[in-house]
Amino acid sequence: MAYFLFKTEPSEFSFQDLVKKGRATWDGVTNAAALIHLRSIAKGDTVYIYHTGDEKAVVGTARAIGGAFEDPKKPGQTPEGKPRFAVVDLAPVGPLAVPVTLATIKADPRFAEFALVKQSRLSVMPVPSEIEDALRMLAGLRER
DNA sequence: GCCAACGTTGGC
DNA sequence: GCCAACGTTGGC
Repeated sequence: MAYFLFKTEPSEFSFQDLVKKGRATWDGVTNAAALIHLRSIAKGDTVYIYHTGDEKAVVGTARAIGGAFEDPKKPGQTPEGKPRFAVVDLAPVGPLAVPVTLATIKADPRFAEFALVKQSRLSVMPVPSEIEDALRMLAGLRER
């Protein structure tokens, strides 16, 4: 079971919106590096949701209902004829007991190699298990 | 194929 | 509002 982090601008689509809807297709990812990560998501994987903008914090978790699949609304193709855009269906799991702010993450050496701080503008990234341990601890989550 | 110009993200 | 850190585009 793998872990990921998705960034979202809450004024466009927030974690609370996901909770309200019960499930959502996560689309709109166009960045090549982010798409590579998105395509690696499998059914049952956990996704941490991070709010950009004023909040700048990890606020909740979700689960991948299935694996990544081709975006039915944007059937673009690469020059090699492969699907260009991918999406994934998410269901909310729950809010973090304690939102983990970017400031906290930046101040904690356990996150020094985390893509959230190392790679600017990346909107979908894997969360290595050691980093996930630290994140889950700070978030006050008991189980995986 | 190089790279300058431009666009976007997202923190500050 | 600014701008750093990218990614993308297009002229050559």
